Amino acid sequence: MTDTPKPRREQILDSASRLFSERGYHATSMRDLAGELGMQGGSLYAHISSKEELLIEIVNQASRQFDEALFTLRGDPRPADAKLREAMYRHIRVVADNMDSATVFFHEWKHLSPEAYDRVTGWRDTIDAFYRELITQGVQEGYFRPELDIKMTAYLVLSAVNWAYTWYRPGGTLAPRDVAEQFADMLLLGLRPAHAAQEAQP
Amino acid sequence: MTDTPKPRREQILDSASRLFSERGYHATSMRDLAGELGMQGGSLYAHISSKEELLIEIVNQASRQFDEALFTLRGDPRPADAKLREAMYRHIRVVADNMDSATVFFHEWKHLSPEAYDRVTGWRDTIDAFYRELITQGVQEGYFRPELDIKMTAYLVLSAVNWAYTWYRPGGTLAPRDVAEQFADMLLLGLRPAHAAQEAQP
DNA sequence: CCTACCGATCGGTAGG
DNA sequence: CCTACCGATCGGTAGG
Repeated sequence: MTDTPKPRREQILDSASRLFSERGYHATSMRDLAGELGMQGGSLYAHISSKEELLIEIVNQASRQFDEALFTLRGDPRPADAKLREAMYRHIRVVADNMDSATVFFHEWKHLSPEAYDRVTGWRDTIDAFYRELITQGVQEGYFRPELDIKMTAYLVLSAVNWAYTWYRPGGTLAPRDVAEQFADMLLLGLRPAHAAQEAQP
Repeated sequence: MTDTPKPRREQILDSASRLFSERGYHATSMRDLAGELGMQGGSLYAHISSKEELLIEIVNQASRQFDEALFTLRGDPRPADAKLREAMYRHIRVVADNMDSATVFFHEWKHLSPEAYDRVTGWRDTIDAFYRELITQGVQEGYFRPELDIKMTAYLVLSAVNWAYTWYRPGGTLAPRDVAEQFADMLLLGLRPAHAAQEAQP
């Protein structure tokens, strides 16, 4: 009695995520996608309405995951350094658990139609704002150095957690937690030994 | 007497860099590209032999710029922390001065044919190796903390300098030097104030 | 550098 | 979910 073949639609989205991430959105044809699922190109349209619908849904799915991971941290009472550590862990975990859709998210959002494009842009601003607020709070409370430029600090943190989509391999020895702990340690403590001499000049 | 219309070819490459970076390689048609230069689609083939040739040349150009910027630093006698600072500056400057081709380089190299694809992969490994050696040297000489994981540290540095292609705006107030100095300060010294208490537990 | 064109392939639809 | 097909557009070429 269920008219909507929901699992099939999810299979399509999974395959689309993989193909879009490997070959790119425009280089993936609907016939390629159908072939992966053992069907003919036209048959896809019994389950979806357009190619772009797939891209929109993949990108939205990824956005939602980041949202859920980070925004539940907003009211967290921990001190800012512990909170930053936790945020980085959650952020990297979303990337690691969704390598395909995360890759599509970072690479193919430019190909969205204007409305969806604007939504993604707005969402990015929200993530930026989250990290900037966290860092601002940390500076105010003395957990971070007062000389820090908030925007640049947020960019540095975002670089670390986002760029993971290019090198992280889910099957490997490093769990998302390991990556986050190491990155957080390096960012919080710095690469230089404690009490090291001033940087020598050339 | 010059049979090779060199300037025109460079115009084509510049336009291709811009269009490929904005729309992606596959979403840019040769007619789009020709239109930007006030010519007809077929006329492009008087100057180039294929669309992929354009992509290969753009990616190679970017690779060469990174190469030249970094590998002249190999024998530099400065201590590792100063060297890392200089490498980050040069790396970011290449990104900042070539936003279009850098974007194409990071996004579209997957669409290269196997030989060119392998060349880019090999080149990436070389850049990785450069940073790993620099960090290894720095640890050995005591400029960096001995607990550091070399690979992870290199990933963190590469994240910072590479991710700049997503947010840096060449016309703005931040010069590549400013970005590099700030990132290097944060990475070397850490976000936490000197002599700060241990991180509070949740 | 243009006109005119090639075969191939694209996203999507009709009708079953 | 398939067969058969639509108009549009693709990269590239011939001939000038």
